[in-house]
Amino acid sequence: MRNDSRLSRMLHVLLHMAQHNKPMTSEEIARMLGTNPVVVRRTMAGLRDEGFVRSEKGHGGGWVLATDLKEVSLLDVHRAVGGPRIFAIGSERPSPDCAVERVVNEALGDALREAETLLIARLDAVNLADLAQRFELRCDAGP
Amino acid sequence: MRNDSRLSRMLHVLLHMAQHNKPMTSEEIARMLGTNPVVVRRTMAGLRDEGFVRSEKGHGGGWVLATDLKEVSLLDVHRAVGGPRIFAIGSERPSPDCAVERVVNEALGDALREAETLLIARLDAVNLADLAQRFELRCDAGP
DNA sequence: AGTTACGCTACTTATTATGTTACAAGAATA
DNA sequence: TATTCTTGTAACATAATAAGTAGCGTAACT
Repeated sequence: MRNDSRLSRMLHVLLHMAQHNKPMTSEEIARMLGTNPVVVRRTMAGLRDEGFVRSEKGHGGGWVLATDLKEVSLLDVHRAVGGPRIFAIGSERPSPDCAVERVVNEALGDALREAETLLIARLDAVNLADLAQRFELRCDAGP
Repeated sequence: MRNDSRLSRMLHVLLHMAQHNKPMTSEEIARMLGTNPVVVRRTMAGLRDEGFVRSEKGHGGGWVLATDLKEVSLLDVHRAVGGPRIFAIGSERPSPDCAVERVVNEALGDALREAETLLIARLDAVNLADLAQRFELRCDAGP
């Protein structure tokens, strides 16, 4: 399967929404992401459930931010889109009968757990306002 | 898709091979892993190409270790089985036209890269002899 | 009423490790 | 030499899951 790009996509969308003072329709967002409005609604539903965005039906409806960018970390978004599994490698059998296998899985599990802990900490340390600021700096500095 | 379990499986097999002073057939190994001999041959082919094991055809044939356990790190095995992709999340578009998207992907890429670097370092720091020793200690200590 | 837009269900597609079948070829044994 | 055991490999099937698609319902604005 391809990589899960929900986190990346939603971060992208949320930053654009912050610069866009009107509701954005799923249609617009889908065009931006190169995908389909249904995929957008499906993925954004998680953000809505967490209160990060609101959706309005009808004329002039669409998606709007419901939180300050400072209040939302990358980790929050990761979790809001389902907190999908992070690693593509690992063991399928957590506590096998074979003692050798248990030793292997523990060693591997430890290494993966450490890496996951670091990643989570990094995602937790950055919020959407940080990213917006990086974007501003980038623009001021030119290409 | 399920997690890629090739690394975990091959570590399991290599440790068993070290305790088994005769060649192990793909059939035996497959039974051990709960899979199929063809899957075993396919996966072990990478280890053979790296010189970690040898395979012999015919009567009394099978797979034997070709290296001292101390010489093989978990990272070596990871790479020998194809060095599959580590993360299940991330962006599909490395350098998009949209500057916002680039900022997002860089931030996310940085976090993932850090986690990957840590994982690689951990895998590099442990070799098969270390795992074999942990197994021995476990057995001596009882359950 | 009509149009716009989200909400949701059900189905299809794409990708990739894994599983399976079939057959070729090499090596030991009788 | 014939038989049997075992690897090597190609080709195809399966499973899991994110993503893509179609259709219809429902709410809101004009």
